[in-house]
Amino acid sequence: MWVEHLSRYVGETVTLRGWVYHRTRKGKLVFLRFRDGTGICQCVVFKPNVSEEVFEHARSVTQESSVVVTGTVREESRAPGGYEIDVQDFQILHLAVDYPITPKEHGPDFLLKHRHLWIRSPRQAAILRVRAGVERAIRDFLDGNGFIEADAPILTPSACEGTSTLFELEYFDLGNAYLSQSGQLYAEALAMALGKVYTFGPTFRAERSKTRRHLTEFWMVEPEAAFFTLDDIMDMAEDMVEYIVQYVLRHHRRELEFLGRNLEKLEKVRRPFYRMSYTEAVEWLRQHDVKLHRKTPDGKEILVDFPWGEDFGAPQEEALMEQFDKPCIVHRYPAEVKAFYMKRDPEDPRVVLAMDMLAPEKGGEIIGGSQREDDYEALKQRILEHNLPLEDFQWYLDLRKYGSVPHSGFGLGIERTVRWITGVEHIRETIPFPRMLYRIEP
RNA sequence: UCCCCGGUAGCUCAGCUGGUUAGAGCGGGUGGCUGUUAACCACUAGGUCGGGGGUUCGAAUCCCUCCCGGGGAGCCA
Repeated sequence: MWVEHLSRYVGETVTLRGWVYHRTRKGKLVFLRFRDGTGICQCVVFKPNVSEEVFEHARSVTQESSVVVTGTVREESRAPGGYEIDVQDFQILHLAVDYPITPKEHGPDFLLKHRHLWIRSPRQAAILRVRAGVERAIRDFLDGNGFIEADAPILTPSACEGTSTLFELEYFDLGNAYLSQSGQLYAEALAMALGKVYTFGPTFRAERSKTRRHLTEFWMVEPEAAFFTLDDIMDMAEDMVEYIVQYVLRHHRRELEFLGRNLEKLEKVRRPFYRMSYTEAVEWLRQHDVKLHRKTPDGKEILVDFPWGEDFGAPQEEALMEQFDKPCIVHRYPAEVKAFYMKRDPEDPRVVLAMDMLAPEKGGEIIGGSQREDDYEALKQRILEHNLPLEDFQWYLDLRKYGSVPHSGFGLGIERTVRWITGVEHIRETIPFPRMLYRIEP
C-alpha cells in the first residue's frame, strides 16, 4: 500500500509504511506529515480515538523516524493533497535521533554534505523523478527509432578530445588509463557494426570549472548513425528533444508543477526549432553589440567586437538565446575551435559540419554533435595537426580503411537537460550524488 | 588557474567605523492548546566568533597568512 494510490481507498482502513516528514502537536491532536517515497500524506492522531501508548508514540516521534501507520482514509480539504489518515494504530520501527535537515532553510554546503539525506526532501525527490523520466524518454525514443543501445568502455587508453581534461589512473602494468570523457569514438565503431547505435553512461571531465552548469562526472547519451549527414542528425536532435520535453510534460506534470516550472513555456517546445550558422550568429552578436572580453598583453581587459573564429562562451550563448522561446541549433563552427574528428564543410573549408543545440531560458548548451571525418588521409592529417598520438588512434583510423561511410552523431547531457526542463538553478541538484571540483562526498 | 563574495549556537543569520557578561529566529528539551499547513504561547539548555600570527591597555570587529565554502571567467554536455 503506497501513498500514491491513497485516493482509491477512501473509507477503507489501510496500513502505510514510511517515514515521518513533519510533526505538529496540538494538545490532544497530533498531525504527522508522512512520506513513503511515492507521496506525502497527513496522518491525524486524536487522543480519545487511540490507546494511551499509541498516542504517546505519535506525540514523541521524531522527524525521519520510520513508522507503520494504520488508519482510515478520508477526504479532507484541510489536508495537503486532499486526503488524510485517521490513525488507529501507530508503530515506530526506528526512532531517528537529531535528523539534521529541518523544514527551514539551509545553505548549499550543509545540504551537499548531507546529500544522502537531502534526497529525501520533496523537492529533491521530484527532480530525481523528472530525471528518471528524461532517461526513460531518451531510451523510448531511440529504441523506437531502431537505435541499438551499445555501451562504450569507461576505462580508456587515450583521450578523445585532448588530454587536458582527463582523469588519469594506473592500469596494472600497462601504464596510464583514463576515465572516458565521451563514448563517441567507440560509438562510431559500433555504428559501423550495427548501423544505428547509442551509448548511455557516465563521462568524466577533469575541468577545473566551478559554475552551476558543470559537474566532473555527468551522464551523456550519444547516438551515432551510419549514413547520417549533419542535416539528418540536426533533424533527429530536434525530434528527440521535442519527444523528451513532451514526454516529461505528460508523465511528470505533477513534479514540474511542484517545482514551480512554467509549463506553458515547455508546451511550446515543438518542432521546428530555430537554426542559424555560426557565421550568422557572429553577425547577430555584432549587430546587437554583444562584445567579447579580451585581455591585452599588459593585462588590461578590453571589449572587442566578436571576432569570427572565436568560440562562443556562456555570455554569448545566453545573449543569443534571449530572443528564442525554444531551442536553437547553431551549426558550422570554425574548424580551429572544434574537435579533430569533425568533417570539414565541402562548401567552406574554414568550418566543420558541427552543431550545438542551445536551450532557451538560460538552459545553455545541451547537445554537441557533428558529421564525422570519413576520409582516411584527412582524418590522419587532423590527428597529427592536433598533436595527438597516432598509434592510439590506429583502431579508429581502421574505421576509415574498411568500408568507410558518411556518419554522424551527437551527445546530449542528461543533467543539463534536466536542469533546463525542471528550471532548477544549479546542476548539482539534477544528479543523485554530484561530483564537483571541490566535492566528492558523500 | 584568475576575479568577486563569504566563514559567529545543530541550522539560517544579525553584531564588524575596536570598548563591560556575543544576540535573534528555527531546531532540541519541558509545559499549554481538537485542525496544524515552516502553527502559536511560556520557560529552558546550547558558542575554542574557520586555524595561526600580528597591531593594541583591549580584537568576533583592524592587518597578514593559510584552510574551507559560494558565485563567475576560461573550457565544455
